[in-house]
Amino acid sequence: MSGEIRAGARLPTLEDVARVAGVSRATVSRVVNGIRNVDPQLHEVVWHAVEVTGYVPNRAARSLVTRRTGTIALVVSDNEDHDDDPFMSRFFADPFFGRVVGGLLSVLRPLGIQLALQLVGTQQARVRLVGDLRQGQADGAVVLSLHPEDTLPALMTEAGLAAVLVGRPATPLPVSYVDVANDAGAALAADHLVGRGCRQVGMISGPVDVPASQDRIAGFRRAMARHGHPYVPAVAGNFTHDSGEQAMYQLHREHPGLDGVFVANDLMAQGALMALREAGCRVPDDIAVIGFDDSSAALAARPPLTTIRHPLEDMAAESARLLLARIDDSEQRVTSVIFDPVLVHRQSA
Amino acid sequence: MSGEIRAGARLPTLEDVARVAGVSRATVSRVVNGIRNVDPQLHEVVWHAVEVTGYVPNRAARSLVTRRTGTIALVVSDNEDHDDDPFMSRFFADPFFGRVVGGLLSVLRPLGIQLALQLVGTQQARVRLVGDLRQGQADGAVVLSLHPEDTLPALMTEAGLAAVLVGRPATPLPVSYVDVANDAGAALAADHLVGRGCRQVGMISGPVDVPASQDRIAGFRRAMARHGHPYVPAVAGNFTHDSGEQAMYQLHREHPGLDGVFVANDLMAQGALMALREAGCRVPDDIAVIGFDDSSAALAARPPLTTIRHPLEDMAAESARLLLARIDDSEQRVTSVIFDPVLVHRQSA
DNA sequence: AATCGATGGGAAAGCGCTCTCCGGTCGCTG
DNA sequence: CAGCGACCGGAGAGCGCTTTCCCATCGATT
Repeated sequence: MSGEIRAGARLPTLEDVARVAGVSRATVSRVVNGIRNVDPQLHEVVWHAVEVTGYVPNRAARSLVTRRTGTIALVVSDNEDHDDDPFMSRFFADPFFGRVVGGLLSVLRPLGIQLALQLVGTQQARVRLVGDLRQGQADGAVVLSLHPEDTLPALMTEAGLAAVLVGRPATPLPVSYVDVANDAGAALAADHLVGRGCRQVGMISGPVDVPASQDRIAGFRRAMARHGHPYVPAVAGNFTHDSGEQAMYQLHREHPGLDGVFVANDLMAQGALMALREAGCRVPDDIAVIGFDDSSAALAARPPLTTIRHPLEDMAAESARLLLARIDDSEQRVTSVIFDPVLVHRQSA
Repeated sequence: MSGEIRAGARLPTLEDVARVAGVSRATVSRVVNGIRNVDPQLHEVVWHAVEVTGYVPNRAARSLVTRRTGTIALVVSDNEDHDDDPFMSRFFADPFFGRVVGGLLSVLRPLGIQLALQLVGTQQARVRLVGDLRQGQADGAVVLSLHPEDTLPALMTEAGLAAVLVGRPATPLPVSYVDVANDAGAALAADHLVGRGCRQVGMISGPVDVPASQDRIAGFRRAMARHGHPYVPAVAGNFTHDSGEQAMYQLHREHPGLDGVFVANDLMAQGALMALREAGCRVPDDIAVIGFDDSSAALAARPPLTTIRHPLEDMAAESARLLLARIDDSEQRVTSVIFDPVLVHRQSA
């Protein structure tokens, strides 16, 4: 760590290291990249020269020749609406985003791989992104598609880009993705509710056009039917706190006898809890509530939410691994990894 | 948009465009970069050739010669603890992170500037980061320092790197930063509480070693003193929901007569609200509660929190602008932009 | 002892781009 | 009409790195 250089001075290059070590650029390059058999003694001399000079490889020069950037992109593909005003997108204020970043970084950082953030809203931006990516802006992309009709995943596969989606695409596509078994998770919730003796169970679902939401609905219905409850009253929300509150009011009004409800995410469940308290219902005594995600909202809720854990960090980490494998070997076949959800028992159900 | 190229084919370079347009590389480069006066007619021919070939500039090659990457780094400097396990850092699950990203992107994206994420935990990682940055991994960095004794800001200024901090550094440093006027915000809270008639006011503060927290404490105390309340009972939390709940229990136990409380962030305030409900206190009738941040927690709370709005997105956007200015002109003098907080009146106070 | 194979390391050719230099054309002035 | 300057566009030199190609060296084999 003796490589202290004055700010502003020209930075050391391979050439400089080579001169100090008394070898050629090629040799230094080999040593730095740990390639081939280099005489152990030279090896040491070179490393020493690297330290003395404070050499750090120039990424641009390297990627110019290797055609690799050592960067992967995290692409958030949102709707056009907020295109000029990304932070209007509530998405960034949602812990979801940070959890994905954290999971990705846990794999990427130890490997020295950069994570570059991309946000696309318009079709034009999507096309441009694909161009940039093809030109080597990044070696691959992890895509967070927030909209069921998003064209980005298709664009990317057509362009032959290395990509992995977080969350199953709305339309089948030859692309790897990671997801949680939403249906199985919902079934877990159904089993639990029935298991604790609920006789009249309702559901607050997410938007009916997003795949994850559809799976939760289907999974829950199927499981309830299996338990002898072919009919499950349901109201759809949009995954926000408020929509959960409203949906609960409606559900309670229309079905006052409900003694159990499955809410498709924790945020809505938290809202539902508030509606229930307002309505004078005790949770879980009068009505049991079960959420989905095991987000921080689950802990903040009163009573703390029994919920289905969504292993987002693990999923993101796995998506990074899949992507890396695909980048290393473009023949890598399309694979999807589906994570098992588990029920986290707290006090609301 | 006629530039459809088969995946896998060699990508078009300046050379290709030049050939198609019948000009030299240099001219194409000028046109693409919008430099100098190029004959308008040629200009058009070149652009046409660009479209025909589907040319996209190669970032690596460009930055190799310009010594600019068109990337800025968002560095999250956390404590050593979670170094191998970034997502253990609760930070990513906090909307704070996403809000900063959103604000940054609102400035960077229209300019076509990349945002690269960096997370450093150990001293070693910090030193390496500085090396990478000097070597041109990014043109500058926006630094989120999560720990009061963080050495990163100092390391960066010593290395002469372009950096802007989000949040005032714990020790004075010749570096630009953006922040919110924490003391003024706390004073706003004090004024409001006193204004609505509270006679006995307490405070739940953040950790006493972080600057933002200190400012809120000092600002609140000063304002209360001005209003004739030299003594303000206080309990410190750590900005989490739970710590707010615990602190409220303690405060209420030790000072049952309290009719107003300022809580240093919304998350803790939400916790405090729950403690209060548990204790049978009505908010705001028995005791008024005011938070800080105006985060989503403020809206999710019941009653909705009166709080001090922390313009995080605007601050992040400004930090990007400051950084960009500094990158364009390294003589740019150190400037700090302090944002005025405003009180958002809801129902808790 | 001569030949062969293996192996380590140097020379040099680019990767795709920018930008300085310089030559060639104009239009304009005296 | 000669001469000067302004301006446009081409040639080409790198930016710092990897990697192929090749030569030299050395130990082993016949």
